[in-house]
Amino acid sequence: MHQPATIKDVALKAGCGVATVSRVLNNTGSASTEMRKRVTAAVRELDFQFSEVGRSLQSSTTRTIGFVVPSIANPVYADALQGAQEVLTISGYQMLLICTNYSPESELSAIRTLISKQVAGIVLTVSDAERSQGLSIIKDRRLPYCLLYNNTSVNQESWSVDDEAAAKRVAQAFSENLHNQTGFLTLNFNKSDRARQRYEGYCAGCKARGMKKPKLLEISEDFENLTLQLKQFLSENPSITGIFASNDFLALAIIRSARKLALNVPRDLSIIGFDGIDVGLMVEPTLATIVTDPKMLGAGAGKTVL
Amino acid sequence: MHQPATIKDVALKAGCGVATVSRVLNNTGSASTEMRKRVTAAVRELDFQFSEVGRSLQSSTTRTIGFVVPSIANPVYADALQGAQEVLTISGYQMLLICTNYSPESELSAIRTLISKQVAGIVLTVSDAERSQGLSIIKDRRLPYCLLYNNTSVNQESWSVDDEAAAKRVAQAFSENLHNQTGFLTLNFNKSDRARQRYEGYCAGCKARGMKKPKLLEISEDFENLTLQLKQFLSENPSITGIFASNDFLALAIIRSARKLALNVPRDLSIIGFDGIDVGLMVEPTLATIVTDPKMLGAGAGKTVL
DNA sequence: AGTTTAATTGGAAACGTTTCCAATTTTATT
DNA sequence: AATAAAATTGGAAACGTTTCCAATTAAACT
Repeated sequence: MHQPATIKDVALKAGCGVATVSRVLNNTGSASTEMRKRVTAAVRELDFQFSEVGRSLQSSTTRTIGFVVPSIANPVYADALQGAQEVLTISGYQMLLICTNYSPESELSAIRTLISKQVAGIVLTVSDAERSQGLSIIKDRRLPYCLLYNNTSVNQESWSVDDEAAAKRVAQAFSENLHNQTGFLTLNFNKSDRARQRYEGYCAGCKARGMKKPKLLEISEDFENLTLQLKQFLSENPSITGIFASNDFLALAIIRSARKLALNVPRDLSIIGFDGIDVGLMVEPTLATIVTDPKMLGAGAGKTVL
Repeated sequence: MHQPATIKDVALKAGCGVATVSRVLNNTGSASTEMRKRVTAAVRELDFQFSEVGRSLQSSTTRTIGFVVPSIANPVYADALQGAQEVLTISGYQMLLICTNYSPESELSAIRTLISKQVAGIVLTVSDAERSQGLSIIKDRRLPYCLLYNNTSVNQESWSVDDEAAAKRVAQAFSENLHNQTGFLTLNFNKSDRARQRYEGYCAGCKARGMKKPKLLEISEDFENLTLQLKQFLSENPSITGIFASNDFLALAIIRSARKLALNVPRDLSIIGFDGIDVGLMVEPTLATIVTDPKMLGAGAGKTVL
């Protein structure tokens, strides 16, 4: 049982041609009961399983969907993947997962890789849906795809959230609680169209409500000196009473930093996040956020591609 | 550019045989500068890329590593995958991910699927490493593999934590803080050897410290009525002053439920978790836990398989 | 029984690669 | 200039499938 058996081995053992084995096992075309018996016996005996590689070459398709996401550690994407996984499994598909770490360059190579592996479709979150080079390759190849968490003006499949509208609601919430000067916390601002759209919507919302233009706090990948950065940010902008974090992961981190600075959240500083990840519900008090149900979005994207 | 170009198209355009194209592109065997030029020109012109399917059939190997985990939504596994992803990417491998949702049956079929897709190796977390049927298939096929978060008595590759020893430390911590009667919270107790090992180590630790045997609180998949279950559990066992949750995800959930019951954590009820996930650091007060660095474990497992 | 029709079967080509091998061309050696 | 050696090249087989097609066998009709 060392070397996996091939269809030829089965044919040999069953005393028939490979075509017959293929037909029996796939239930395509006819076969006598006698033949069926012999084939299934041989299969059992050899513990035979089709090689998907051989099949794919022949059918020029795979039962694999490619996924390209910026990060798996961020629960938004983890949850979305979980949702997608479940619908894929039901349909007998597998997930080929590539993580770009928010790097636009690896996006392109990820997509190339997926295409060379002949995935049947791609679900992806790109840095900038409007001008993604990878995305145009996908369209060129007429490959089924679906964007996730990217919303674009042009008409294309996407499961996401209306970032601008949601951000306006954040402004509204702050306004109703009598905040005037707030901040916008983001990571990889130039590498995420989501962050930018949320920022723009938020600015517009603030303006409409007569609030001051939010101050931008952009931080680096590692959260290490986040507390220090927050301290400096607040001392430079002492009138700030609330911060809108462009995602829940950041929101939780900044809450932690605020507390290190002996600030009471939300009394001294209000924080609103974005995403609605599960763990946000586990902290105390529960994180204020825009709820997006990542699992559902992932599942939706999965279904769309299938 | 609709239909992807094959090596034959390149050969045709470059006016040479397919063998030459293969040799030039793979830098194997010799080729004149003239020929190289023509081939690379043709490649550029056709935007040619090798089909990994064709290659795999020929070489009977893929640049893909299979991963089998119980859940992606649980940050332990998400973080581990993130760590693994990074080392895979560096080596030019991709991740084929299957999620079992803690179901031992899907474990086996997941492994079969991965094998039929000819993965070059498998990283997996199984329900029970000692008697996993899937695992023996892998060994049978002499496929490179590495366990993740499973620790076994028999000598096999695994990146994990000494669950029993760690659980004993939890008992020690409770003991030092003068707890006597505690509880052990778990999910899928019969489907996770980790949970069982932690429970056993914990019981042993409690015994050694002269504490009472911990009461077992096993909950169902959905956390919905967790608060109710906790309430009942505590009323049945009023002497309980601390709970050891078999993972951080559960710990956070139970903290939330405790607070809903107007219990102060940790004053009225102490909670200790297991895993050391990032978000555990983001709650207030920081979750007491056993730190395991999931990213590092994932990365280690990835390296081992490669 | 003889003929038509339907069911069953296997050979062979095709999918896109790599690699062996022999044939050709170039370069080095005497 | 003639030969030996080295470099370059392409044809063809192989990897594991599916599927077309022709051939054989069985069943159904007069």
